[in-house]
Amino acid sequence: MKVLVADDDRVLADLVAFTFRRERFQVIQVFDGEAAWQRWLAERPDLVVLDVNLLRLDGFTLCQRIRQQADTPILLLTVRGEEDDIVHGLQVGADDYVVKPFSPRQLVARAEAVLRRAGKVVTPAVRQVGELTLDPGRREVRIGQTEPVPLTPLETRLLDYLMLNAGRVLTVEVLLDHVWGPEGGDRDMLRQLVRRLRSKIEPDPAQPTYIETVAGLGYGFVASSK
Amino acid sequence: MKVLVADDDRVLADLVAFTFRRERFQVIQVFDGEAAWQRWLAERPDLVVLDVNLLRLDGFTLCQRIRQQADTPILLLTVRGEEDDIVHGLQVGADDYVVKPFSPRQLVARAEAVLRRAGKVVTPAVRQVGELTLDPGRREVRIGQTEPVPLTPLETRLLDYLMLNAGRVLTVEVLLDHVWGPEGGDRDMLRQLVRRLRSKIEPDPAQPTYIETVAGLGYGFVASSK
DNA sequence: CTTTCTTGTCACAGCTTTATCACAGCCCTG
DNA sequence: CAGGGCTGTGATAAAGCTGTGACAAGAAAG
Repeated sequence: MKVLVADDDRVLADLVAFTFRRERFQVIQVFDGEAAWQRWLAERPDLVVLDVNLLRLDGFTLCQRIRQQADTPILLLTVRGEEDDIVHGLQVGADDYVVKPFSPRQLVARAEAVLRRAGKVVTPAVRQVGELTLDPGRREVRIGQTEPVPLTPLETRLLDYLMLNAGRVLTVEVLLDHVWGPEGGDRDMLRQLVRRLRSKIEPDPAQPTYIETVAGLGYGFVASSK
Repeated sequence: MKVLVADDDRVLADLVAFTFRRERFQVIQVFDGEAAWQRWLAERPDLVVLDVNLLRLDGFTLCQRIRQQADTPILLLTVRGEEDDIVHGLQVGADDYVVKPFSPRQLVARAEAVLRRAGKVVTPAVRQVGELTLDPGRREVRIGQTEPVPLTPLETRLLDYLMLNAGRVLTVEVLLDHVWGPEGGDRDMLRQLVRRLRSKIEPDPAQPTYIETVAGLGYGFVASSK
């Protein structure tokens, strides 16, 4: 999930960037309106967070320009007391606003709300099911209190998706699609991937306790266990 | 300049830590009162920032204990509306308080004011994480008490950014963006830069202890919380 | 005008990750 | 009981990534 952060106050911009990165967003940071416009064109981020007071190209104009091209969610940063800014901002196409000074939590909450309204899936920082904790940003799992086990990119994607849908059985087709993309892999590859993943996280890979096999269907992450 | 941050809300604690780190403080982070007390004894920080609601040992008691041993400046984090907390906190020895939600800038301002009142010299323009001290202005690092090692501009930018985000893994894309800017560098250049930086700061570049590699992802600065 | 420093480019070795193949065991059906 | 379809297993090949060393262009310093 890419977010473009535009603010000419570098301290604040860094803080906003930090906050989003903490939530596993990919952050693109710019410090003036013109740069924001260029990067928006080049990167097409999932979300734009911008200060109304921007150098070289002000927030409202930028807002309008983006709106003319796409419906990328836009979150405005405004100063308390400038209610006119908010109204004007919403008129030119912003989706929501946050008044400075704001708490990072509030910012993220607003951002996620806006993204959800736009129909996007917001991915959490770490995924936890039962005693397994997956950290996709570091590509590692922790089983209970043990040392983290490093995972490969494909293993991470598979486990992430299985844990996201814990308790449900996912068909081979769905898994292939999600891990390798359309036209991606075949059954053999998935079989090997599951095997390698099990060898890393299952105490006894021959008697799996986390990743169950449902013959003729696919695989599922066992929800119970505590 | 060492600051001990104690807050059981990890998100908030991370944020406070980030803010201080940004101002080149060395941050020690703990999540409950007992840990705070232990680390205070061990580290003797220049400043303590603590939430009044701490597990295992509450903020007020902690405040008193510290006061009995030294006059380390203490900054309290309180919730709006709990005026009694503030009064009580100041009675048991806190030097100042900040009401949540607060802006990071405000927090740092209060912290520096308190430090000044205590007669300490505030914030040299260096960034400190673990035993590494980076002085971006002079473009040199110091490892522990050794002689400073000179860095090149690119090395400085990379290390500065890695240390700012200590403990997190930054992807190759993010690093490329931050060091060279958009349209800037490629993987080879980053690889070389990391190599050169390691050869300067790592005791054994083949077994890095500061800059970790996460295969397929990127690099991170190890947050040594020993 | 040299010399030194910084940065970018390239090729290579070693390792990790991924893909491919062959085979054995199991379960169902006929 | 035989055969086909799955699944797990092991071995091996191919592709990709990382660390390393060497070298050259360009800038900065003397």
